Amino acid sequence: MRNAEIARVFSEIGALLEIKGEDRFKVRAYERVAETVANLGQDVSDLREAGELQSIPGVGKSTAAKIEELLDTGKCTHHQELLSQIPPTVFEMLRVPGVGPKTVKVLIDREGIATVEELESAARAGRLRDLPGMGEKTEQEILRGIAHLREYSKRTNLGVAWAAAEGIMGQLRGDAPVDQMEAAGSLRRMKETIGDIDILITSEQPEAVMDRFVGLDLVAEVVARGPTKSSILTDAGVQADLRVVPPESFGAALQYFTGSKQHNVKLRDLAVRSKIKLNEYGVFRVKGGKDVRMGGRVEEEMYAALGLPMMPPELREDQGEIEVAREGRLPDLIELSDIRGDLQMHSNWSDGKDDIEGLARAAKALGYRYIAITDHSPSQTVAGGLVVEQLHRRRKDIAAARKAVPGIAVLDATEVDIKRDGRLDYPDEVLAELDFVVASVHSGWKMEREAMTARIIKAMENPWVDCIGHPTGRLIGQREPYELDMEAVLAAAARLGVAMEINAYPDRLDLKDAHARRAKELGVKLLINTDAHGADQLALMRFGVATARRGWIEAGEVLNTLPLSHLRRRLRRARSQQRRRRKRSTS
DNA sequence: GCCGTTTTCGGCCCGACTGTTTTCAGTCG
Repeated sequence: MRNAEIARVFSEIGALLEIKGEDRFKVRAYERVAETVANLGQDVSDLREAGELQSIPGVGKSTAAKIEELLDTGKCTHHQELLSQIPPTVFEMLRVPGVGPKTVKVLIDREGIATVEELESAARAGRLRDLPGMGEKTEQEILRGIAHLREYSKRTNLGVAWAAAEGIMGQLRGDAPVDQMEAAGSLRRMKETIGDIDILITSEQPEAVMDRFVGLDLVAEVVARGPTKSSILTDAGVQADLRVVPPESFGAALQYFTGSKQHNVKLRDLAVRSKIKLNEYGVFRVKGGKDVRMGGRVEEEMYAALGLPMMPPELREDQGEIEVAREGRLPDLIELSDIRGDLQMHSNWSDGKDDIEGLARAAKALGYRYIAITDHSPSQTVAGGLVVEQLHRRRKDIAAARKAVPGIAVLDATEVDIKRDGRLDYPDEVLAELDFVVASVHSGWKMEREAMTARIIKAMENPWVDCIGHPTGRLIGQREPYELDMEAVLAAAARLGVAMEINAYPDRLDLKDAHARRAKELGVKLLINTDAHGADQLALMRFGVATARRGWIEAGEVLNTLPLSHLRRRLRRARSQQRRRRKRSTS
């Protein structure tokens, strides 16, 4: 059983206990396990075999036993028992805005309502208004909630939300009287999907800013319009909230609204122990029943009051960052400006839209010192994969680009397909001629986990392979990753000196944050590449860097932060080590 | 149910909003 399924069971136990009215701290304990397991970079089953289940934060004796039961039998007795009392269809009801566990309990007990459909017809028939704690307004609220759930329940991919936020903030900055402005929430933490966009501002004329906000071109619908908070729906289908806060509270509000919720809970818990109070207005020392303000104008003050350094937003997930910060051991995260080159992009020789010279010019404008042109290999017929003869002919374009755009190295490279049996789509002697080789899976997604793992490791054992591209093949919100023993793949990468890619394309972000962090722990070197299919997509690098930051990655762990000469040396060394290894094993 | 620079037992984050209520419970972020 995989982490995601285990996490789902725990999250369901939490919800079921909450509906039953169990102790809320017990509920939180289950929710915490669900959250932690879902964001783990390792398979829970591996940890279990090592006897280390209880080393997972929040996992104790009882939850460890339940995890073992799930791994052994695929089921958890406690979970099953709860489900026999409360039907699983209620999880859908809990997603209706305004409907929580207490309401669900009343609905089941008094009216036998257990599905969203039953809830809707009961609300329409006016059967809810006489239930305790409910009235006509609640009925209307529930109907609105159901409509909203059906229309906008999906989270938005980071790239789409980012573009929408840039659009909004760019226009407001241009022609509205805003002083400070910052996007908060999961967008600031650069999570791979975003619920809604949260923008905070300070302004002397909040009314004028609100007017401008709800009147923006990209507004599809005004959801709410108030003096300090307004909400809109953009034409991209993302909800955006704008809040005005007083300048003395801007840092506090930014900290508060950036989250994550779990990070903030842990932080306030820490504060309470030092007789300090944190909220969205500031940080206060509690003295004789009175709150004495310690700060809140800038975010740093919020952390400083607890003796902590400023925390990069990407780390604020309660994944150990607070503990590490207290010991003064926060990682020095990689930054976009550390990146010196981009080692995966496609030219119009295969499925890219720009020519090699155009890509080189655009990359040089970004300040890069090198790029790799990684057009597809022959199996990718739909993507215009190059047969060997085309690959050779491409060299004259590469040579021309090198001449036309001095100051940037253009590497003759490929994104070669990994075939089903783990062999590559070009013969070794062709790969050996190239400056850089990234190998990727583009077909046969549905393989068994063991076969897929063996397939990728076999490709890594080829001495000419420098990097594995988008290692899990996922497309966020569209396609699940293929089955893969990531731990085994990362161990092989460390052993063989093959880099793993963090593909920066916002629909991929692959490796994902948790896997990047695990790669770091195993000593695997990373590359952050855009996989651009046009010069304009080279700017997607920021999403890859953000994902690396969420994986606690420092510049030294990413090969494309190296100067070209060092990068070349590293690639050469890894290749020759591999060839020696191969010789030894065949002789 | 978990956990420990006050604790192996007794704690476990904070405030706003809403609607149904005569003082508060439920939900949300």
